Amino acid sequence: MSVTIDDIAKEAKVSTATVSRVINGSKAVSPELTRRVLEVIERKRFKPNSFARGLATDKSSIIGVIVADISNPVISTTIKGINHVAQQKGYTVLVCESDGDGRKEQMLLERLEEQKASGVILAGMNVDHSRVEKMLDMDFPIVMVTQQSSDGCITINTVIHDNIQAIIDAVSFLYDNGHTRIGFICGPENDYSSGIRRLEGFRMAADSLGLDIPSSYIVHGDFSYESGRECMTRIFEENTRMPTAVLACSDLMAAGAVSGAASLGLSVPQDLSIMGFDDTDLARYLNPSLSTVRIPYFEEGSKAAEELFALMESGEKATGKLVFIPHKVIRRFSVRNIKTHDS
Amino acid sequence: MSVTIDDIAKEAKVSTATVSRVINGSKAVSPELTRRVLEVIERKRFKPNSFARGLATDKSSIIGVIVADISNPVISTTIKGINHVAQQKGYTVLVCESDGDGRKEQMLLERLEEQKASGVILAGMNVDHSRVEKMLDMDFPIVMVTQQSSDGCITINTVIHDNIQAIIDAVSFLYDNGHTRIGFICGPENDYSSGIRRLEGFRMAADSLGLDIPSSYIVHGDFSYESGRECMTRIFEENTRMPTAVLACSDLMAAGAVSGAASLGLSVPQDLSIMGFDDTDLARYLNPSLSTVRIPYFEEGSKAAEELFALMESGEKATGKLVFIPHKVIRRFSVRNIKTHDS
DNA sequence: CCCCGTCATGAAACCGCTTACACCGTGCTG
DNA sequence: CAGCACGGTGTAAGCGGTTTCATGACGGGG
Repeated sequence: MSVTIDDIAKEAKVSTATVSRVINGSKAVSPELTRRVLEVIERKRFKPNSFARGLATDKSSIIGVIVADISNPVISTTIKGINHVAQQKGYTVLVCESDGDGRKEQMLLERLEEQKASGVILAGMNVDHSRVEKMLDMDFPIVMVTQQSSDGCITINTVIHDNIQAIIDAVSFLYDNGHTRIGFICGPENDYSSGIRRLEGFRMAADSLGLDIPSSYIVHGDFSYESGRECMTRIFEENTRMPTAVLACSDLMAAGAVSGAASLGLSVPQDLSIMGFDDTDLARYLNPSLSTVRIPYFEEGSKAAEELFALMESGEKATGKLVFIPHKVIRRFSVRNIKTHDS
Repeated sequence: MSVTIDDIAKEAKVSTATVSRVINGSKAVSPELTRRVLEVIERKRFKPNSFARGLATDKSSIIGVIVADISNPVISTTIKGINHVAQQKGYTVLVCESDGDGRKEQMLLERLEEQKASGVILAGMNVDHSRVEKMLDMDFPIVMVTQQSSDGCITINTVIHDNIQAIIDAVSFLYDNGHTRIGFICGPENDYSSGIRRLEGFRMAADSLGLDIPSSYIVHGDFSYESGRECMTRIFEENTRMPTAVLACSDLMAAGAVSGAASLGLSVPQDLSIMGFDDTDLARYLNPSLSTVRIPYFEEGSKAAEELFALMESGEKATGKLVFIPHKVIRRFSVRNIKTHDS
């Protein structure tokens, strides 16, 4: 069918071993032969058969990425980051969607094992401890990104932003703009990973700034636009004294909150300030544009890939390393300064 | 290392050929042996090595998808559709990003050839005729989705929506709502595929409805939010008599147009109606929510995958088949009916 | 009763590449 | 000058499946 290493060897009058060595640079070959072989390879457009190579080396140039939902902008940005460095290294990225289904996720891991993936990145996946244990049995190193294992005990290498500090910074930003009554729309209650940390950050910030936050100011959404709307309504209904600002745990929920506020007759930011999280494109598209916390997901993705390659090279499955990517508060128009201005 | 077909054969006291036959159901095996083999496979958790299999059959269970930008919601939705049917068929999807760079795209195609992909889908890629020719030389069948080859002459199988009719329907919708002065924000001038068709649809609709559209009503954007804003400004500056409605070729540009209109002191839909295209989530998130044309990208993706599998099974590289997926006009709040209402 | 076709099975070749090992020539050391 | 280390090269043995082909058992028709 297509041109093989034997064809090249014959044409260049050398052995297949030499051709292989030239391709992989695995051992010294004389300049003369190298030149001859390369010339023939070029001329015949030889591409080594990746199956044969994989069979012989038991390694592929594939790294797998498992995500819950590929059309989530946070995730797709992360994937772009991963892709970026993988492509540079000559690796191909296999993106698999689990739809958040644990069984499917297990299936995908097994399939990646069959494909002899050289490494796997779990992007934005909620994974608990018992799962982590099993994963370390896989043939490849794994790193998590954008979400960390739910229990504190770190075994899998992880690249993530500092959820606690990010929320503290967001609350401080609101506080600096004169807000002391601050509502919080967090993630689902069963999100034991980033959700619990962000809530912790919120509590810490409230404490250290001396804010008095009634429990009815804190509500749980599920990261969707619709839940953002609902949460806004709930805050409105359950409080006679409304917060002056609401911090949501994602831009999408913040968008829902803005819309919910509008339905309640509140306009943003005149009557209510709203702040998002992530700094997805949506934050810029909305009117008013969202103040938010920028999480550099592209960088998280590329850093995760780099960590994975480091593991692959060292041959270790996991070192427990934890890398934080710095975030940044972004000021836009959904938050009003109520300290200096007139009401 | 891991358990091989030989282990199974030995344990079940049969030959490797028999095990292989059981796995693939390629030839009759007695019930007795089948049972024994399956039992051992199950017990030892045997997974055939995909390299060895690929090497022997010269086929992989991978299909490739090449896209320009994975975080474009239109594209990621299409990918989800592809994934859906591929997963059912036991295939894995390799998503590759070309960043719209033709050279990179060529590289990716070659890499997919190396990986012996069984088929490839080009999602939303702008491809001209000379490229198409070369692609048909590849080892695998190719289908295009969401975008068709730029010249009329169809060779590659394609799954797409009817761009001409979709725009005609959108214009008709605006017309039915009393609009006769309609602006059009189209794609880049060098988009010879969907762009040219949409413009054609716009002209056809204008003609058949007897609308008088000055050329300054038609401007070219690049599908970005920012270009939507600019286009809006341009329409405003170049016309003393403004259109009453503007149709944009993507929700994103429509969002930019809304924002641009706001900057010009025009509020939507009171002073100006704006209509989008695609029906991405963004259309619902905006305020006012966008009237738009829903293109079922998930369905396009899954249909494209089905077409690809059909080609793979028939063994043909291309049949020139063209499949249209029906669209639908969605009414929301960015378009006002100026026929029945007061001014 | 014999011949032949059919079916189930196993032995072994093969897919294309990597790599352990053998081999050879060269230059250096003792 | 013998012996040895070493760099460059080729031979061939895998890697783990699939598949061709040979073999043997069995059943039915003449």
